[in-house]
Amino acid sequence: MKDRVSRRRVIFHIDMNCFYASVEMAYNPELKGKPLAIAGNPEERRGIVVTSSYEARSKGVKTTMNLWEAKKRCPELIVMRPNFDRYRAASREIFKMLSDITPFVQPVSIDEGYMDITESGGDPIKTAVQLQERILQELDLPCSIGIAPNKFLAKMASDMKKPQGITILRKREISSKLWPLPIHEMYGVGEKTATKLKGIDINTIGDLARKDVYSLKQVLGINGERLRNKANGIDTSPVDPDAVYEFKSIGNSKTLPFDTTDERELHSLIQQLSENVEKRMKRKQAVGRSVQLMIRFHDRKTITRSKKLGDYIETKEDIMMVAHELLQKHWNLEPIRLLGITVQDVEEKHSIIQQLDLFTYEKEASKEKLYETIDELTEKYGKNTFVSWDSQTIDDQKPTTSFQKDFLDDFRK
DNA sequence: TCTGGGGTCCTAGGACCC
DNA sequence: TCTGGGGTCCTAGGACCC
Repeated sequence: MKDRVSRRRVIFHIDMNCFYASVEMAYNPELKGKPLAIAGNPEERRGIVVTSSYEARSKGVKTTMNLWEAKKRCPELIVMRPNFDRYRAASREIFKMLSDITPFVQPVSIDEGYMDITESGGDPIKTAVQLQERILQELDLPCSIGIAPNKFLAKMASDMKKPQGITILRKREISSKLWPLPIHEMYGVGEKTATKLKGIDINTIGDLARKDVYSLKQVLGINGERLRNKANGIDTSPVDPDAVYEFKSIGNSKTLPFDTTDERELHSLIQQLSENVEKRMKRKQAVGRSVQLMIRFHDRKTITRSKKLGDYIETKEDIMMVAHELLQKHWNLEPIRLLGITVQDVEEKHSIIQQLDLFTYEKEASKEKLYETIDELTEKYGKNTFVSWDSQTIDDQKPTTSFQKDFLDDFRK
């Protein structure tokens, strides 16, 4: 088992085809064969296409395309709002099927995941065919599977044949199957990187694979070397089944129907966002210790401002308080297009219970001293607990988190 | 009438400490 | 008088992906 990484591995990458659209078609077969788009807020002027069926794509409909543009290209387009509950349910069923084959399954998104079947025995191709058929038979959903010795190659392979494709990418096939592809099709190369690479005459993945490391580092930094390794088929990252539980942030953002400078509107949006974040944190049994506010202005210029707290928070009141503070401090009064609130440094509750217990204990113990200065408290509880407070006695402090509020209430009793 | 919303990872600079 | 270098934490922003 320890040798899973060092030994030659067999990795699958499963990629559901047009996932949201396919789920809708499975629910309502009358939609099959028709141009279908799933779009956020079809009623609002800022709705965009999230996913579309192949019929829609053939008419020029693309993901992230404006809804009005999509309809212009494909007037008979059927537009639906996303039904995330359906997609989550389908996703659960799919990953159950993957887990029937091996425990080494790493979900990367709702419709995509890796499997390490090195230890599973049997013929990988047969396994893939059976899995693909099972997903189609039982859920009426098409998928593509890439089979390769590592995650990167498996990912690239699953992209090569859609829908319902199975593609094997062996090490010795890299030069013939991978290298001819244009550089922007490489996983990990986006628009910016592609432009930079084209600037040094790299147009295919093969060009990247053969380029000297020195000039790549000059253009892309350390990432240049990493991408070059991948282009050469080198990727030792393991399939990590636990990665999905190690979430680090939970956020919610919303583009307003119209740009605004109305403070009341912004405040009610902050309230709504905080409620959503609280709800999702509760569902995940999570607490977090920093809050980030994202502001997108009328001209799409976007800033993020964050604040690290001294202790973990979980309620919408706490989230709102910090978000308001950040807005007040950093908004230049220009019209705002979008606000986003993200709680970061997230931990599962049970993982910090011990820390909290210790904390409560110290809090109790310190009640005896009623008139400590903030400096002394800071020393005891850590620098950030009272970070926004001035170095005075605690009598005239205003709390910004519920912890600070409790703390002050205790002290003032 | 352009361009949503959910994330992750990485980098770089400043503060602060030793 | 003028000044190194390492390490960590915090903040902001960029790039990428689905």
